[in-house]
Formats: sequence, structure tokens, C-alpha cells
Amino acid sequence: MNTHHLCLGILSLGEASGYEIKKAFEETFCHFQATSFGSIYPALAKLTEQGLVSFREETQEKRPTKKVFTITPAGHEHFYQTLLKSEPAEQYRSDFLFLMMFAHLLPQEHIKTLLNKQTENLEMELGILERILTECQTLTPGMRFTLEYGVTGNKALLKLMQQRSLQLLNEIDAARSPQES
Amino acid sequence: MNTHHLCLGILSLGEASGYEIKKAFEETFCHFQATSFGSIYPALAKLTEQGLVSFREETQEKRPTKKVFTITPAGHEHFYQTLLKSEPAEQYRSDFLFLMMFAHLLPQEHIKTLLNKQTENLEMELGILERILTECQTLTPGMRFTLEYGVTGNKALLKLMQQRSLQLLNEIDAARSPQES
DNA sequence: CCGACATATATTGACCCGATATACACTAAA
DNA sequence: TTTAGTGTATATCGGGTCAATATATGTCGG
Repeated sequence: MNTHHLCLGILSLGEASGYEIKKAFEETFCHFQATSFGSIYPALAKLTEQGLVSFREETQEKRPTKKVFTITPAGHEHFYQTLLKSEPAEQYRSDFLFLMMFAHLLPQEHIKTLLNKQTENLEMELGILERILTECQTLTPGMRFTLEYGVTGNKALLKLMQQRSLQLLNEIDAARSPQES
Repeated sequence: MNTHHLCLGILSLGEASGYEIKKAFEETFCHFQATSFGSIYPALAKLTEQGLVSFREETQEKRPTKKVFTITPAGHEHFYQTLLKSEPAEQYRSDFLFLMMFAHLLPQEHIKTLLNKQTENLEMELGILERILTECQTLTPGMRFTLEYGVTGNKALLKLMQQRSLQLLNEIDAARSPQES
């Protein structure tokens, strides 16, 4: 599942420019997919070449000219085949957990700051997801599910952060003091 | 936080070859960090060049010759400075949620298969994490925390999958039938 | 009037990852 | 017995990704 497929997916929901595809990722998909202009524009060029999308140039007043992309029937079919053969994979990368792995090397105060920042990050993302869930009434069942999935994960992790943070600090302190005394 | 820093991190726990660094990621770090030979070997070469690690060649009987890398004092200091200035970030990519976003395009049976596979994946990872937690008695507080973090997230998501899967299938079915009748 | 922000397309360079190549040893099935 | 598979070990390649940057224009607030 790469940027080509992600673009086809967005375009299967309606025509859009490269800029609008990026925005769609930032708004609706950001908690489980991301991409950048450096991937989107080359992908759209190649998809056009392959006949999976087409575009028209839309000259706007007081705005740069837009290339509006539309998915073709061949593109729809190709996207459907991609969906059918894709495995439900997930990947998770956390600099936060990597830092916690080496918490014993860091000053107590710094660990506290990291734990607080992480908690804030989780709270912020939870807030965004919940706002979309309550504000948008026209979500498809699938979209609603992805948001609830994110909410559930974040809520559980937040609870852990609130319950475990102090304990972790104490444990690290306890493991440190024998050497120092 | 890139492969250079990840290698320094592993080496700060003890000397290792490139192959062993990869194994460390697969065994202990896999639920929140991953990397590949294509990143590790160039990283080790550059770290050597910069004087942050050094290596000796270890000829083994009946095994290929090993390059055993050791972190230098400069490497320790560099790693410490990296830890201090790193932000606690996270990123999550899910082909599974992307597929669910377009579940309305897929046959009911296929959605069921995807939901089952995802549940199995979560169960498997949960099993691995819990096994490490119970079997390894010498874990540092930080390591224990990262494992519990993973366990908590996976448990919450598994519960959601068990509670919500059928409901999702019904909702998609309900949204589909008006057009078909 | 100026700086910040938004719209819009596009490229670059550094980096990352999966696949592949090479090479040897061990083991278990055919 | 041989051959396929697995494990140890190093290394590279190509395609893909990402953050930063360039360019151009318009809006809005201070």
C-alpha cells in the first residue's frame, strides 16, 4: 500500500487536486496514514501515464491554476483489485518508547517532561478524533470505525500514562540509588 | 531519531555486530521500532568514520567473520545529547484502517476475513509482549514500561475488535441495501 | 504596509526499506 | 544422499518516502 494506492483511494471518493489530496490526509486520515507532496505529485503523474486517473486544468480567479484529477474506470478497477489483495497490516514507530527504553540515562526532571509531553500529545489527538466523530454526521460506517479505533487506543494509553507515570519515575529512581549510595 | 541513533542506543547496552543489532530490533524493540540491513550497515560505517563507534574483526570457527562494534566515549556523549533533545513523537500507519475506510466497496465475506486477520495480528503481538514481560526477569523499569504500553494498547484494541466487528458488518450492510432494493 | 497564513504545483537531497547477492554450516526430509 | 530449508553474517541496489525549499499569488489582521 503506497502513495499511488492512497491517491486512488481519495480520488475514488471524488475528484481532487494534489493539494486537496494532501489536505484530505491531514484532516481525515492523519491518525493512520500520512504522505507528502514529494510523494503525491510524482504518484499522480505516473497514475495519469498509466491511464488510472485523468485531469483537467481549472483556471481560478485570484488563485493559481489547479489540476483537478479524476479516477477513470480502469483506476476504479485497479483500486478494487488492490483492496482485495491487501493484507491488514499495521506499523507503529515511537520515539517516545525508545526514549523510555533509555530513561535510566536521563535526569529525573527530563523524564517527567517527556511523560507530560507524551500525555499532552495523546490528549490532543484524542480531542481531534472525538471532535470529528461528533461534528461530522455524514460519516460512512467504515470512517466511523477508524475514528473509534483511534479513540479507543488513545484513551487506553492515556489512562496508562496517568496511572503509571509516577510509578515509573520511582522505579527508575530506586534502580539508580544503589549505585549512588 | 534515525538509524544512526538507534544503533548507538543498542550499542550503549553492549557491543554487537550489525546482524545482532538487527536481531535486537526484531526481539526487543519490534513493537515500536524497526530497521533493516540496508540502513544499519551504512549507519555503522558512518558512525565509525565519525569516531562514535569502533570495531574489531572477530574470526569465528565455522561461522563468517564478525565485525563487533563498540560505542566510544564520544558516542556515549553524542547519544546522551540526542536523547536530551529528542521529542516524544509517535507515528502510526495502518493499512487495516485504510481498508476499513473503503469497506463499503468490498464483499461482506472479505470484510469479515480482514477483521479476523486483524484480530489475530493483535492477539499474536499481545502474546509476544506478555511472554517477554513474564519470562524476562532482568528488565529495566524503562523496558518494562514500553512492554506494558504495548500490552495496554493491544488489549484495548482487541476488546474493541471483539465488541464492534459484527456491528460494523451490519452497519455496512444497512448502508448498502437501500441502493440494491 | 508588512508579516503571517493559505492556496497551489513541483523538485531536491537525504534517508529508508525490501529484496537480493554472497558464503558457509547445519539439519531434516525426500 | 542430496537437496531444500534455516541460521549466521556482511553488503548493495532500486524504488519509495519525507522534510525542506522554491515559486507565485491572494487574504487578512495589526
